[in-house]
Amino acid sequence: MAERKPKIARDPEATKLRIMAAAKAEFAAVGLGGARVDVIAAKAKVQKRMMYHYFGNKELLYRLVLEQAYSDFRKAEANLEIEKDAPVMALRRLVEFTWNYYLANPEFISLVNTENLHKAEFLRQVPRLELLNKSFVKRMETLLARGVAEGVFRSGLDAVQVMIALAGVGYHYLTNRHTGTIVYGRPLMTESARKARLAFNIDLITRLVVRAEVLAKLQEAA
Amino acid sequence: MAERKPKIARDPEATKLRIMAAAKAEFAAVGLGGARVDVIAAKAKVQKRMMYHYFGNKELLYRLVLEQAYSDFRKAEANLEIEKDAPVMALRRLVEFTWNYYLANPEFISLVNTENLHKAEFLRQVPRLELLNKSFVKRMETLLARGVAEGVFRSGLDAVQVMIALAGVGYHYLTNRHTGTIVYGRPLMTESARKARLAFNIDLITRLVVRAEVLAKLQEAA
DNA sequence: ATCATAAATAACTAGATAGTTATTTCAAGG
DNA sequence: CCTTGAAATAACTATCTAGTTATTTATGAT
Repeated sequence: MAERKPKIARDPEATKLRIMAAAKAEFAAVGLGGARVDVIAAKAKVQKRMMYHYFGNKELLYRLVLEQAYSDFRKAEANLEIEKDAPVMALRRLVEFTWNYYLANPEFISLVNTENLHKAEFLRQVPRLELLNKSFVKRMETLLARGVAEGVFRSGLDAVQVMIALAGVGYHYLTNRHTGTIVYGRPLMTESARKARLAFNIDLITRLVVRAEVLAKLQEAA
Repeated sequence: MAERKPKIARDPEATKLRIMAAAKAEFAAVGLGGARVDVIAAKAKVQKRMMYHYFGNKELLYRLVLEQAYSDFRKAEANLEIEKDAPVMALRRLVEFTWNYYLANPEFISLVNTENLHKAEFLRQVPRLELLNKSFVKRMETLLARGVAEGVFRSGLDAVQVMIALAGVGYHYLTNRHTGTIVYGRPLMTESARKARLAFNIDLITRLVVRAEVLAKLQEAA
């Protein structure tokens, strides 16, 4: 693997990366339908022809950007070692992680929205995706079971429903932040508003999962 | 107001309505950037020129469609008479209403998503919107206060946070139904899946708002 | 009836846009 | 070196698309 640093003239890897980064920004900013190939090329400081050379066409580029975004998210999530935490703390950290990831990566949310507008026709073409995600359902199942065994979580909860709720309370707030600010007539994205929402979401998910008796004790402690 | 039924040749009101309906469908299906004026005209069975005649341009038409969608939603919500219900039941009916409305009006969700992609620049131009929405915050505040007074809701809850959570748990599930089906590897939109999710969401919001002690009694009763 | 006005039709245009063709430049292996 | 294949550039095109111009047709008030 050629490992020389001072490459400037020709650098296919760097070119591909620049195109991917520009495309991610553009697709996230204006959607697949709104994205312009010329704008992507200009942002990437690359001849438009190179996009076609490396990626084929606009839709294939989009698909790759989407795939990358999902993979990045799951990779980051995998780094969270919640197995050592007490169940309540593990749950809390999952809510925090999800919230912070969305906050730090608004393009991810936007790409997911775009993909749903297109009825997931591109994500459907991505191979090996289910496998990647199945393990996260398993992880939540394990966490829930652990909490039940320790007597802190209620039993009978559906891991997928909990995961969707956990993601949803953050996702919805952030994806609709612009209309939300207008509709509710107050700022939703100031630091204090964000802090308040994260605390609210942690409370919400905790109440969903933790047994009522344990909840009372948690409140005393806090 | 000319009130004759057998109008066929010229009917400006009907023409406008057809254009609005077609535009709503098109904007919801492919977003503002993806929508084509020619497609809207064809769907509405109207000369494209009429769209410009009645609405000015594509963006003004979009703005009107968006405004209409919000107004329809709030009108439907206003018809819900929750004031007579016991607080827990009122809350439950709000969750059910929101869920059912989103389910029956997927275009509404899609339009809200589109609008957020555009950072709410069009909704911001809609006059009288805040007023319309402020009353719903008030309504939730009243409900929460009533629940607290009756000893069933916990105190100190922020009405806006509760409203956003209530909307969010339904919204996120439905707007991401296509990617969700793939990511979680199971159908999310079958009748049984929808029923299960609604029940889950009712439970979630109830647990958020109702006092732990009261919760235990509710479960005994059920 | 008829006339002013609004509704509707048809054909057009300027600019944008995804994708192509044709050509040049570089870098590395023999 | 020099040849070969990939990287990069430049210019082009067919098609699409929002918005227009020009014209005809129906309607309702006088």
